Amino acid sequence: MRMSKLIGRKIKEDPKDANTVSHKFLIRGGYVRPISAGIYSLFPIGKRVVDKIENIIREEMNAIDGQEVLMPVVLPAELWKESGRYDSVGQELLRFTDRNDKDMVLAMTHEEAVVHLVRNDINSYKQLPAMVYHIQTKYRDEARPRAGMIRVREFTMKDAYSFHESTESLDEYYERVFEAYERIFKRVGLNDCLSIKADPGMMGGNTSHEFMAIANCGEDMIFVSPDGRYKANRDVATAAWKYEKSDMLELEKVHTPGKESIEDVSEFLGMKPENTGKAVFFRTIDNALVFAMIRGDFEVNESKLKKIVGSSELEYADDDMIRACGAEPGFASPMGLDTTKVRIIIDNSIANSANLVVGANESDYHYKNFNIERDFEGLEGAEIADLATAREGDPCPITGEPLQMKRGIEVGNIFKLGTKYATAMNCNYLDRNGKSQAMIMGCYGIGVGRTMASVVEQSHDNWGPIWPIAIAPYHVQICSLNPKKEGVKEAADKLYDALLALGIEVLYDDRGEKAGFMFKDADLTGVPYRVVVSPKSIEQGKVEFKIRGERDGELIECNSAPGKIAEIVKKALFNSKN
RNA sequence: CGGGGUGUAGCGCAGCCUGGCUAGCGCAUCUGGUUUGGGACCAGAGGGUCGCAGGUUCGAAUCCUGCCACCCCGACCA
Repeated sequence: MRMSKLIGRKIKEDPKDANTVSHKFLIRGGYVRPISAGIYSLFPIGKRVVDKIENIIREEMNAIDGQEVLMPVVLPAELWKESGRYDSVGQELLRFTDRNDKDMVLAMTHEEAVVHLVRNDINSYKQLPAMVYHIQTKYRDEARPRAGMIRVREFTMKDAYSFHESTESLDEYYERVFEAYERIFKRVGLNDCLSIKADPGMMGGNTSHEFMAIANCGEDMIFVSPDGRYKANRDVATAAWKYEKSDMLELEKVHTPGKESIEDVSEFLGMKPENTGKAVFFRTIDNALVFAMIRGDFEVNESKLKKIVGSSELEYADDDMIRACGAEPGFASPMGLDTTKVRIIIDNSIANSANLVVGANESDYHYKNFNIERDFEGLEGAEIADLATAREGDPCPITGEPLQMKRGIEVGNIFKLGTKYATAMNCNYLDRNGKSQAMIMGCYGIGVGRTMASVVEQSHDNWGPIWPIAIAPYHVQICSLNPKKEGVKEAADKLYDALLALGIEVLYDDRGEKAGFMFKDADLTGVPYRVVVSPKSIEQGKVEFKIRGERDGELIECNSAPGKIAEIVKKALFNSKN
């Protein structure tokens, strides 16, 4: 490609609203162009990067017996009503009507569509297991798109769906996908990518893993043990917290006027927050009241609690609701509550601690020396669970070493769905005994644009992206300095043609700009190898070869340059696959 | 959805407080010339519903009201 004709202008200044490296470089380098909040067009070099990522994904999906299909973006609402998600999913699902007033949706994911595709096509156990995938646009009406290509409304996603007779078959296949994902992210050049246990959330199912590209701009928080043996999303992360039981002291009511918060109470009584019990009241989606009790120094992990109470949403309960069960806001404890009006869930930290300060369910009073097994009569009816949010430095559940917190961009996730969709949507097959059975499903996604942005986050310098060869928009960039001087243009043209003939992808800067100008643009384009053709080197019958990100280049004879460079490129490409 | 901020040429911004003639600057673009190893220089040119609508006024980019869009923090995020 001749740069004089390339569409996608480079911009010298950072866009004012870009805060992340990938956002700045992808816009400045002429890879993408925003068209509305969270909606982007791709310029030619951005499109080339995306195509390469997609092709790597294709190769790896095909290698685990995936069959590529293509499902539509616009779907009839009736399909989503069948699965129940038309009503259960919030405003991220863009709903609209067509000219006949028929309800439609823009697909934000394709479980419904794939079930529709498969349920009439697979009807025998002989056809299982099977996996189909596609690479398609998704639309999610995000409340707040941000960070350039990291959180957008419209995006390209590879999603794959597998169908099985048995959970064993799903487990086995899930493992293969897991390994394929590790290969994909390695091949695209994400060198710091963690696969971690995650919360399946509203997707349903019981097992899921996320693939996290580690980057400071990531939205997810991940806890990792120093040796890497434990890694988990904050939503599910736990720790080997140690608690101490000591001799029970006598329960004592104390006057604590106006001391409602843990800080106030512990300071007022000269205690540490870990010697207190915190009461947090939530309202579920069904308007039920939940009382979570946890030690004062912990925070309730709402993801964990949601799972326990089976509610997709939790809100803080209002004071009237809290009082209705007999508790006093700011001074609450589980003692004496009306358990028909509130579901009580006790964190391990409370169950295993002694002599805590808790509320007295009476304004301006607390109890000292609360011991749950002695002082809470409803203990048998209550649930004890892990509700705590992990914190940096907490002991790793495997090794006991302090956990580290990292930020990650979720570039992929995989779920064991089970029969949630198959049952709801009659996706059945006949087993060996001629009996109809619901198919067991897995689903597996990768965000393509996010992957591109994540690579930039992990591989760049001050001047632009440093693309791994596997997804670089071009393999080689030729900069022709002073093309009007004798022999320069001719040599550059010749090199360009020769490299193309050898199957190398070449971006040829034939604009005749000043050297610095072209070098800056080349850095922004991030092509891994650069060849400078200039009067200086041509005099000696040589060109200069340089690796992006390295300081010095080497001089190569003009005649041998195409062959030598092609060899280097092909070797690098080969290595990137293995 | 709550809080904050910003909308002026393709990009980045000034002007607004204290209303006034033809709305400026840098980059980018076009023409001509001189340049050419890390974002050159000279001369000239084109490019604007000042986010939208209404209001106040002799007169509005500027003041007032409403709306919209975008960005940031939070909530949410299959």
